[in-house]
Amino acid sequence: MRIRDVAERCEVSTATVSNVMNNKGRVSPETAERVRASIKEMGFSPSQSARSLKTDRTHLIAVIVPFLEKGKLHDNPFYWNLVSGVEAGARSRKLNVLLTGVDEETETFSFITERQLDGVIVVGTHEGSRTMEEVLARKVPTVFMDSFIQSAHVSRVTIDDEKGGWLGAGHLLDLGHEKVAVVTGKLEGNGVSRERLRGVKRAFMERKVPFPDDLIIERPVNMAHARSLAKELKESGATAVFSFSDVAAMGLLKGFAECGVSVPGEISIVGYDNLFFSDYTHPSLTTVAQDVEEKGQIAVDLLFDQIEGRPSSKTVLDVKLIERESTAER
Amino acid sequence: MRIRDVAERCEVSTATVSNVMNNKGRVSPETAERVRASIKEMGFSPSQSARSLKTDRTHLIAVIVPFLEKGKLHDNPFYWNLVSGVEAGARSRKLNVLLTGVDEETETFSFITERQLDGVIVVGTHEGSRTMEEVLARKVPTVFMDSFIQSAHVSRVTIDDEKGGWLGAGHLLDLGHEKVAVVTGKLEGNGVSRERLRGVKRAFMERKVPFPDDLIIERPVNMAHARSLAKELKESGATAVFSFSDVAAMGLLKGFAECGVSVPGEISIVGYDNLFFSDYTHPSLTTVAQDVEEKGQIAVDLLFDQIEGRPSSKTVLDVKLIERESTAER
DNA sequence: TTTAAGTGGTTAAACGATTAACCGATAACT
DNA sequence: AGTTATCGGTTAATCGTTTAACCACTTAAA
Repeated sequence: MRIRDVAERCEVSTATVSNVMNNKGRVSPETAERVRASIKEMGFSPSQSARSLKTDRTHLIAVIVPFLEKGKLHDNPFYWNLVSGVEAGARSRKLNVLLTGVDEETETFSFITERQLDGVIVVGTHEGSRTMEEVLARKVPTVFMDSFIQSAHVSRVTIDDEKGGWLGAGHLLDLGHEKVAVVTGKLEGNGVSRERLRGVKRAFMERKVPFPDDLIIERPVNMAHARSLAKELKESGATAVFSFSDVAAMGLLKGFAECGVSVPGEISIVGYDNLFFSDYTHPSLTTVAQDVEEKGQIAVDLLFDQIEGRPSSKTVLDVKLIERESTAER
Repeated sequence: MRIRDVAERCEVSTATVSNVMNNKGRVSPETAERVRASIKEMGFSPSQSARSLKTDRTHLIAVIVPFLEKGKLHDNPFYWNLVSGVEAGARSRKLNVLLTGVDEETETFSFITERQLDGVIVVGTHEGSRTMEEVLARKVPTVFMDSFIQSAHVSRVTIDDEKGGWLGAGHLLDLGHEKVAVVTGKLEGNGVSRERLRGVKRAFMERKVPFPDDLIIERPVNMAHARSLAKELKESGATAVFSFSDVAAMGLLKGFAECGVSVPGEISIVGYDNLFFSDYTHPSLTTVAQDVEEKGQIAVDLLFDQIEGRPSSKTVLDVKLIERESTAER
């Protein structure tokens, strides 16, 4: 069914029907009503393809999520929340969301230009990555989330990671822990972790406690890695662990339980993200919390500003510490 | 940049360029090569809008996920895995995925026709829901996942839920538990749970153990609900719980820990889904496992069959029981 | 020698919207 | 009376592809 069918039925021109649908041009209230009625009765809905072809707007944005392993979307629940927030933000702006996983190394990004996306939101990448270069090369409005970017002209939304690191470490220090192991994940190219670590060091500095550099665990850690890492940490002399993700923290919890280390009795743990399960682990996780859904919303706001040609600003969201059961005095 | 620009540069017609891109029609190897080279050099990529307009194919499918609460995608990690599987399947079929959350009651489904989607995958709904009616009314290829549908002509992919129920209950019965509470979630309209329950009852029947009807917990349960439910169950006389979702099971674990009930010492728990955290809870969860990602893949396969006009069949995937620490002999 | 088939293209008409430019009829000002 | 706005539309070009129909030329078959 085409706009012409509606036009014929109402005995007006297609232009008028178009004007009614878009509240543009001049059309008398009566005609408008007649047209609207017909549209409803006929169940007509205009072709977005034809529309986009003419207007150069698709009302389509993509959220690009890196793969964890071959062909599989990053299964950290953290990402799901992020995406959920983006979806909600997009919905309120009448945008649709294309969900695309990419393999950072091999993927093709042609869909951006082919689909003439109004914009893209990239999560979890970093300066110099192929993903970032390919996306920016397409010169389409872009917002980066949870990515480490230095370049000033790139728009992004981040949380105050330095503060997060400072809060977590400060909490442990205040409890009397000085030998704090920090599970950062891969640091190279990952500025998010780098920022957090900076905050951690500041907390140590402010309290004039020497920072135990040898206790930084820089390897990438998922749940399984963290589980086996626990055995290592047991021997390390650390009395507390600050894990830069709750997922890893949960793995640690399991690992410690398995080798008979009591948390928080012998070792305290602070996590990061406050995921949906963080209050349900045993013991529940003290963690640095961020509002992931809000983050997604804001990303869309920023993207929308760019799409509409408005100047957009970098947005930094606050974090807070949630104290639960996994930390205790030394 | 248009196809015409490429055509002019190569001194051929647009038709030829189009033919080269689609490997159609007759074009000499040399010309084809010349065209391909130009396309690459110029960085040309064809407009999907224009293409769709002419061909009536968008290579776009939607996965429709119900909202958990207002404006927020269902945050069960289960859904994320499902969607991840769909994304992977779509990728291998050169389809893009539109992610859309819907509020079962109020949402508009016009995007299906407006975007002329090639097909949609609906998760987590049931026969008679507004979502199902609205989607089917649009007469677009559709596959339902994790939805309870009786109608024969509707294509869907499910797991063998009856068997899952039978496996879980059988396991508990074999351990000597007879007073088994079953946390089903809302049963009304939810055939998935209904099927599982049927399996549970069969297990009891086969062993000639009377099924304790009064221990069915039919309320909808998320993690928080389950946590408080634990207190209730403590008083119920049940020696085991079969929870139809690992998320709820995790809540129960926390709840039991809080009111001093040892698992599996005093109460055994069997979950369902085998989510990414199920091996990391304390104790780890015995659970009925399904391959959620494979499920997503198969959904796309089924959808693709429909799109291409091939007959498609209902697919039922197998489940298996994974024994971990949360169950023990009575 | 005529006819048929194959080769490597080209031409031009769609697809279904949007929108600038135009148009006739009143109404309102000088 | 003559000019100018305003109102409520219409006409037709356009967006960037695909594709059926056509064409000129060569080769093969009858």
